[in-house]
Amino acid sequence: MARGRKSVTIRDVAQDAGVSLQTVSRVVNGGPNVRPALRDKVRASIERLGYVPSLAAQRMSGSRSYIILAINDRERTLADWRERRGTDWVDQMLLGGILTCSKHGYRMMVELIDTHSDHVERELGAAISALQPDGVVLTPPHSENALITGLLTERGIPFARIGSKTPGPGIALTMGDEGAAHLATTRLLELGHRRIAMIAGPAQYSLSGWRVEGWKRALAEHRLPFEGLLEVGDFGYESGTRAARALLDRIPDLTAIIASSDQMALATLEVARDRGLNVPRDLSLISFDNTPIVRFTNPPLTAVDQPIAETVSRAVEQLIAREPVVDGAPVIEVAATLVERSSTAPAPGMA
Amino acid sequence: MARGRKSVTIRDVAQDAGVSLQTVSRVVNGGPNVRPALRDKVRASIERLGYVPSLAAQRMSGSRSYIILAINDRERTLADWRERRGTDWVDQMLLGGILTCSKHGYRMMVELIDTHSDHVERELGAAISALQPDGVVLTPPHSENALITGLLTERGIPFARIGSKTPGPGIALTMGDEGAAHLATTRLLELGHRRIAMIAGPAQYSLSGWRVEGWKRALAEHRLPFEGLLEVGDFGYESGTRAARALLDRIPDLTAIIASSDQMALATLEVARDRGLNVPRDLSLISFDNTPIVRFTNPPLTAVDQPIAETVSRAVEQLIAREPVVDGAPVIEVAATLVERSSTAPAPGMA
DNA sequence: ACAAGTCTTGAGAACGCTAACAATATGCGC
DNA sequence: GCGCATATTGTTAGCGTTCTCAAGACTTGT
Repeated sequence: MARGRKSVTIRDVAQDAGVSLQTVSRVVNGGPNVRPALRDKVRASIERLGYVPSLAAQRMSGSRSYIILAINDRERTLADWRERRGTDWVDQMLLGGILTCSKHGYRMMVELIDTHSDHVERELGAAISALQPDGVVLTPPHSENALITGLLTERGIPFARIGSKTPGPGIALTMGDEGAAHLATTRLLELGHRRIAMIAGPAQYSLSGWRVEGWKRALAEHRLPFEGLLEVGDFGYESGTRAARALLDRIPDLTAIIASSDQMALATLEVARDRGLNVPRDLSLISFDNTPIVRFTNPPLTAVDQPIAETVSRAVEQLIAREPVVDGAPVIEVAATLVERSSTAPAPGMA
Repeated sequence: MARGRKSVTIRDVAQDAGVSLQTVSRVVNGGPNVRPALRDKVRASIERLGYVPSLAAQRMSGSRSYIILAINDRERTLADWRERRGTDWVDQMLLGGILTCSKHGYRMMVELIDTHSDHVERELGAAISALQPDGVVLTPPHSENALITGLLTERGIPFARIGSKTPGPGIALTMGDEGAAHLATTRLLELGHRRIAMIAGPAQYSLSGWRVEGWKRALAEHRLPFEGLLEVGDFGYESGTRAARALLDRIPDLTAIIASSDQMALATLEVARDRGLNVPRDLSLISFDNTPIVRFTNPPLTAVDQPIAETVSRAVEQLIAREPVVDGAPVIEVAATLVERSSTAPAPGMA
């Protein structure tokens, strides 16, 4: 007989507790200056009636909307999506974002935007106008999109840039790409490798550059050259195949490769197998992302784990805290870790 | 100089176009009875000012909230999440859901709920009170949770149950599990296999049962027995290992296995490898889910593709259309397809 | 040309909540 | 106890939209 009953409003609570609307509001929002006895009484009423404030009404009257908007990259079609999406970015992001939001009484909403589209501003503008979020989380490659950061700055909406290292505007959070690449490279150096190649990501992702930096730095510390040891891919499988072939063709004494994505690492694994190279005996391999895939390859891949969930969570917390964003706010760094599996081994002749 | 400018409201548009608020509202909502000339004038103002209605205000005054809530299963910790989550459910769901929602001017919000928690009702109730969604999309295993469907029915909120086959209440959408299992089994039969085992999912997912049904039906059509050919797992890797070992131990002439999840299929692949069985030469293998993982295994797996995005999309469309939900609404079936890769081959001796 | 309808537009209330302010109660120093 | 500061509670006015209903403009039939 589905009554479709009207929901419980603040008015009902006020009446039940015999106080004014404002008092209930104060109790709900943890406002100061409410006598404990009254507060408990109101809380009891809230509990009994099962009152939960309407987000829409809160937004209407108050200054906050309790909504954090997360912007993700959109593949144009389902086919693109399935084909190219190697990482579980969205999964991770939601995990970190939603749980942290709800811990603070906020909600996270996801918007998919195609960076390459001409409508970026229009789409984002519409989303902002409709939702009026209290903060926006940008994920690569949007983090570096000046159109987007410009629009957000102009509208005065706080935002966090995930995977970005340049200080302003907004809060920048990196996932320690430079350090992670350095760590991975150093680990390979410890294992005795001396010719360590890198398959980098595309230039429009600035994190691609940092990873290269970390790799170079580690090599430089051991006075090793990096000329000819770099190939660039687009994070996708095909590009990984091309890059791996080029490297193996060009560098006869290559014993280790770091790939800037799991997909490119998988491609490298396949190329190595085709050429009769055993991983890790003949070739060590480290990938970036540590998506669920790499636990099930043969061999399972040693991988740099990007702390996406944690980083998004930190970003959300910053946005909710709403510290008046000082210009030149510090860049927050969440460290990546290296998960060692079975695709790395001492360099041939070192065992 | 971040002006943090007030957003454009319907009032601004009305003033700009020299009409009343109500007229603008009518134009925005495509209401009838507005003279074309006036309508164009208003549209021009909307365009020029970049007006987008505030979701919160629409919800406040109107009867719709323009929000569809999607309920997903929540793993308790990040570790659980990464460990157990084999599918890209959330990714898929968002793709299908968000794009379809935005096509109709709606928004999708995701809520993560732990089915096993005692707080299911409280959590869902809170989400509903706060958001007052126009519809809810339930994904397995929530689709079968009577606490949840009961609560939604009581509150009079339309909902869709993905992966559910029982007719009421709410809209049921299946992904053709029975048919897909039948299809996969039949394909193996065509390849000459006669001893085809199944590793099923856990009983609390009713789709597990349908898959078993489809498998049984195909076997029955060929007058083949299924006794002893069934093992039950929990969709996870470990359970797949146990099940595969049990089957291979028990059935000496086994030549094909259908696994009810990619994870369990990967485990089976590994067990086969350990025992020196070549897939697909000695053992054919078909998995369910077709997550990105199975394209990169060795060999790549033949898999049943669950049209998650499409199904969620259909669900959202149904909810938005808001046909008065007739009791005994037809169950919507979106067909799954079989993606043939390299883990299936003619039965030994049939080549 | 007039009544009765239909189409088009507008005015005002209402949605549930919070901000700002007003009113009342309480505490403190003397 | 008095007067002032402060803590506590209440009152009122919106926030931006849609709904309801009423008013005006236009048709149409006779």
